[in-house]
Amino acid sequence: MDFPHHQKLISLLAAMVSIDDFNKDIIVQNFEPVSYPKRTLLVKEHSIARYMYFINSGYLRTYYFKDGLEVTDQINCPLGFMTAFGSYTSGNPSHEYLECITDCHLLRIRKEKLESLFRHNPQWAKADRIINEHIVLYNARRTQDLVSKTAEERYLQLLKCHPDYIHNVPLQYIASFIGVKPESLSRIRKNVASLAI
Amino acid sequence: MDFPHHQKLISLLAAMVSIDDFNKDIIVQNFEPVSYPKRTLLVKEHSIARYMYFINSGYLRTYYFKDGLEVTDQINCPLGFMTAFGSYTSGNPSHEYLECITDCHLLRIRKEKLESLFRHNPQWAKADRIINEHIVLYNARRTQDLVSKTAEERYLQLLKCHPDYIHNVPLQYIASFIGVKPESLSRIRKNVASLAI
DNA sequence: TTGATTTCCTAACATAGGTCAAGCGCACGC
DNA sequence: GCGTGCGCTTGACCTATGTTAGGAAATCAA
Repeated sequence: MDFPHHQKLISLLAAMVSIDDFNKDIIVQNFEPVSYPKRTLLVKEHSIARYMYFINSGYLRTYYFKDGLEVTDQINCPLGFMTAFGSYTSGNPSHEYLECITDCHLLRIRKEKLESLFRHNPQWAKADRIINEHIVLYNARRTQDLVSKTAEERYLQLLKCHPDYIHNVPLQYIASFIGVKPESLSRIRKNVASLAI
Repeated sequence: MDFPHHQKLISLLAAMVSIDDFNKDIIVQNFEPVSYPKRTLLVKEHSIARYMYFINSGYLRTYYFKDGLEVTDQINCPLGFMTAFGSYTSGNPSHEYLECITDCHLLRIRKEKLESLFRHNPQWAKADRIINEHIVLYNARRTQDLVSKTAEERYLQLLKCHPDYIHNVPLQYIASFIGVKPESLSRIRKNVASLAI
């Protein structure tokens, strides 16, 4: 039996915990395939993030405004889970936007449904803890990098982990994500290119 | 009935989920009171963090070495949970040290025990999720601050949230934690003092 | 107390990254 | 097709932070 929209999610979860057919049904029944064009805002400032999204294809980001300027806070790509985490987790109105950078094919599930899965099914509870641990470790590493690496080191590391971002994510978002201005990223890229020759 | 060493932890958890007498016993039976003098290393590089600590009194930090220099990565204070999170979560050898900054009175519990509580008791599972969410939100905020605030803003914010750090945590650790060199923190402090006059 | 060590501050200089202003090139709508 | 705007780059200059060196002040051991 084939579930084209859900296959990637099933494979990902199967790699974390053993997923039997019963649970495949749960995934297909609860995760709704949705598609959005580039630039769509899935969460707006002051609204509440009610869905968790799984990325089948496309690129998403969250951003907020600081002194009238956009700050890109998270960037995510296929096989990742994405939402406006601050609002989703707390249930409070979001101070950031969740936006499709490119056209996106996603699966979405309402927070209450997902939490109910986590609460009532031990396999899902295990997956929840694994996903949360990944998030914690990822954020810890990002913090360490911001504290102790130069902007150039952070750019090169992003390139290494996500070479696809270069062709799919505008440089100004990447600049903001690694914590520098677009002009500085330009200079860094120029410098990196000259070193590579 | 009084459990002097465990009272703070019981109160904290009671604020998250309802704790009945059965669970108080679980806390008393599973969390072991321990005390260490200043400078004690609870986790060393290359060893594995097997315990989660709850801080009854005292200050702890984690640090690692980058280019031969200490980088203070986390600082924590009473009523917080602390460990070398990277190693504890992954089970891999730690790349950082967990150190008592001051004399400390702690409660400790082995990872397997704590996870077993989380797995087998719905109230503990709820507490686990709440604690994890706090960690995620805290780290997200720290990342945002590192990206979009100046060192002075980060220092003032730390002062506001943790005025007690000034008297209990050496400035060099605070400097490292907010991502600047000690000399820069000195300048910032001088500047802040002159503004306050 | 005294000497030794660590912590903190200061100052002069160096550099990464920010700011401002301008220009290029490409995509998109008219 | 042709502006027009947006994304990206560049250059000149500025500022915050790093670096290096040294000295004052606090802390600790004997």
